[in-house]
Amino acid sequence: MVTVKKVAELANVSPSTVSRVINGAENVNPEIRERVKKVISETGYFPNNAARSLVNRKTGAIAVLIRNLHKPFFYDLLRGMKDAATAMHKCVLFCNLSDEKEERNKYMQFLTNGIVDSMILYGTLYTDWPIIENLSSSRFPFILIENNFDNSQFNQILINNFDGAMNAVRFLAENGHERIVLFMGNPNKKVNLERLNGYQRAMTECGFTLTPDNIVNIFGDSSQAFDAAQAIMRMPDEKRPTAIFTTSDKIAVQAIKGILSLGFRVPEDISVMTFDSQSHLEEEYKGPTLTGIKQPLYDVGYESISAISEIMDGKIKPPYSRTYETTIQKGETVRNLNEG
Amino acid sequence: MVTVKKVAELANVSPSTVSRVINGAENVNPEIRERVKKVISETGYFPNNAARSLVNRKTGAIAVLIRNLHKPFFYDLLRGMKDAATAMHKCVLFCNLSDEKEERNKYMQFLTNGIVDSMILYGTLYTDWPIIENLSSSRFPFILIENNFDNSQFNQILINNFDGAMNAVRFLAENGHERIVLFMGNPNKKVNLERLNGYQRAMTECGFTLTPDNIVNIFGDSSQAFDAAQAIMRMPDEKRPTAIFTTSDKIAVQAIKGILSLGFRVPEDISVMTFDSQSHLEEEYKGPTLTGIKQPLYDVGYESISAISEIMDGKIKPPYSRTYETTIQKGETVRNLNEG
DNA sequence: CTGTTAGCGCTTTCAG
DNA sequence: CTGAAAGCGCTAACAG
Repeated sequence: MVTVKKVAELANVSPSTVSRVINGAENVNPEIRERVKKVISETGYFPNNAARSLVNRKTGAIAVLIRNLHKPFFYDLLRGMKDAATAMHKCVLFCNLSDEKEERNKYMQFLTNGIVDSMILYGTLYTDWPIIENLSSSRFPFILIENNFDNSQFNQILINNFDGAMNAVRFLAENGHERIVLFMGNPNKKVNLERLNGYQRAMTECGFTLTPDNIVNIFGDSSQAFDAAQAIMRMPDEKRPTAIFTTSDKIAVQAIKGILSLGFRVPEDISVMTFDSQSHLEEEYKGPTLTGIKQPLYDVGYESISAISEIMDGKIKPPYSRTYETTIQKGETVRNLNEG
Repeated sequence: MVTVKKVAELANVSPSTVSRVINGAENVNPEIRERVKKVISETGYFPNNAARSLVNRKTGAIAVLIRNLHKPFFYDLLRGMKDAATAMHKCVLFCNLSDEKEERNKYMQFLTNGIVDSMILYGTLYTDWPIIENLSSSRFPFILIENNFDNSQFNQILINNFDGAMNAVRFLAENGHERIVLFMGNPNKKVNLERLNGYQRAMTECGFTLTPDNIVNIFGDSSQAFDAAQAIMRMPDEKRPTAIFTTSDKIAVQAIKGILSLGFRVPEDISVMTFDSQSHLEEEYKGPTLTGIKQPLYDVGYESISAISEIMDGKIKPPYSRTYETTIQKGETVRNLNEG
């Protein structure tokens, strides 16, 4: 293995000088600098990060921790992160975590001790609190994206789920819908609660009836949505909701499958509006293109990398917080009741 | 920061003893072991990987390098890798690379110098040769998945593209097809050449006509497939191929869109068979479910992690090579001409 | 079974 | 502008 020492010998200088050349220090005689550079390129020398990390206490690399990294949901997020990594000249290491506590700890301990010096965590759960607290108390820099906590001390990037959900209901209202039911996913995720709140607020604001029946819990398998949608279609016409708003694409897809399975059509017989509106769905789906609230995940991904870089460079001083607004993505699953 | 030294002080032992406890050495007095463990958990001490890596020359982590990691194509591959990582208790770091040489070098140099001690590279191109040679000459352990080289010295996992393509043609032949055209992607990828060869061999074997017209080059944008498919549909019935075999899902999807755009149907008017047959397509597609040759990407992903682990543990001695067979995945895009 | 010592490869004072 | 020396945190001989 080629080391500074060997390069130094070959160039007839001291290791310190080699180090200076590597790190682009000014105070080196140009002639010597060239001599050292020549030896470096001839020997193919490259500095050992472990040794560097040990003395500098930094590596310049960023870790991104995501549960189920492989899901198509992350398509845009990963693209954004990748583009930012290229732009900022950073090494970004993606880790695909499971829910298992032990495994999560393993990665945290590995990464935070000399491998990377900052971290991005997507979609933390309540159970991640010990990890977050640990990072925080050891002053390890990190950014949370869509986290479950409510702590302004953390660097975080959020999505305005509340307004997004409100806009969904308003959009449905504009299209003449009043009987709007919510298919709500896992309440242990803060994002779902926010979407629920937005839904409720907008329903009230629009003066629509809001009873417990308006909210259908899809807390377990998303296939519950299939059954729930069928149940709705079996209701008499005059009582049946005219629109279903779902907290995720997955639930929307299942609901639509349930509706179609009974011979009904979307949006002719009932409208469906989703939250997420991702370009890449996890399940096979050939129904009408979803209308829904779209999150700017490419931007969020890009911003997360560039923000953490700037925090590390001292250009941003923490706590950093930014909230992204959603947009309405028009597809084919919402019918305008005002027409015809 | 808590170090071995501090733990040693607090436990009234030497750093060596602490090190022994951490690394689970046998020769430590049980009483002292407990005392040290207690201090470790009280102080929240965790060993610094940079320092460890420096001494041990290994970290136990594995890097996975993939171009366009975000593509849904990698869904099953990543799942397999993740499951294997959990099973083998390894940290796996995924890197999303671009084609830019400089960026690729940056990652290589970062990773190979004290961060990970083995590597998996998916789908290397000819231009990656310097990188591979470098890894090889520095004796850095790595496995290639579907590489572009032909070197039995490398550890590698391959897919039997040749037989896969042959099986596709045979399957079409069994279904009564004789005029089968190939839509072939980028010839700079070895996998495509192998699929081409398999196609040619099987066509010859079946005694079917094989002229240059049988092979349509889709070397640029896959949208060329759209036009090419339209051109085929405009041919007179008696000359028109009865089936198109494509070297990728992307090409198949475009071809089918081209066919449908002219008002023709798949498979009634023409059959389409693909290679890849992934569960997750990158583009929106609502046509009939693809019939095609499926690669066992989950298994490949799982095996890559477990094989490199076993190589590192000395349980497998390199060069390691394994070829996976493909299967036929039946969808809706191939019509049986023997019926009716 | 335990402690002392040296050194992994690098950077960074501090002298010169 | 350059070199010598010390040390980052850890482990692996080697004594004891």
